[in-house]
Amino acid sequence: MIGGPALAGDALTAFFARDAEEVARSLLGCRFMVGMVGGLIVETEAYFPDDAASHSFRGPSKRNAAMFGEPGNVYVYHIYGMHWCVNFVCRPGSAVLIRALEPEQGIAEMAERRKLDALPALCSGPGKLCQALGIDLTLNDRKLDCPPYALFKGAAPVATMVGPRIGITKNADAPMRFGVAGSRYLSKPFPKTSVSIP
DNA sequence: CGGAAGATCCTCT
DNA sequence: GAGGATCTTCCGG
Repeated sequence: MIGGPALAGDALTAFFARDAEEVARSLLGCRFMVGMVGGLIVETEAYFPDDAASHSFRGPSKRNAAMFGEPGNVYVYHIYGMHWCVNFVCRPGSAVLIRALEPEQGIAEMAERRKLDALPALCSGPGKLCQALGIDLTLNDRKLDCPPYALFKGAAPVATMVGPRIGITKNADAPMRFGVAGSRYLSKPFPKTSVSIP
């Protein structure tokens, strides 16, 4: 069913206690589960403490407190009055935004939550995947190796795309968005100028 | 205390 | 491709 070793305990900490860019690349191809629902991570973005686009840029606050938690914790936030987004915490003030999944497990439940049955659209965006997986503020600031969360190592993609992050105005040119080349489950195509790393 | 911004999504044209 | 929905948080006055 669910192949690959689950990341837990010291291994989870070691995986996330690295530079957020490295973590964002490494997460591509990993399986992210919330309860019995989840899929393969195909798109991520890295954020840093000295990064004007990052929620942690102005230091800790009530909203972003989880982003200063331990490596391997989850940071959930609400955006535009109606959507949730989920991040994995790396070093303090650094995190990786999970932007898109390839749906695998619990597709029927995802479709019900999303009120939609088009597979490619179920998890092709940070707000969409949170809706599909049932993530909201009650699941903020928890550990990735504790239920309902689970993360499994997967095969690295054949090729990785790199480009500018989506939807930000500050530090908008930093190439800190990563995706599985050729995936049809991305939130948006990468610009033609994006670098592909074999 | 008010206001504006915001790591988005959906429905049109 | 443009615009509206919708609301919490934070900063400035």
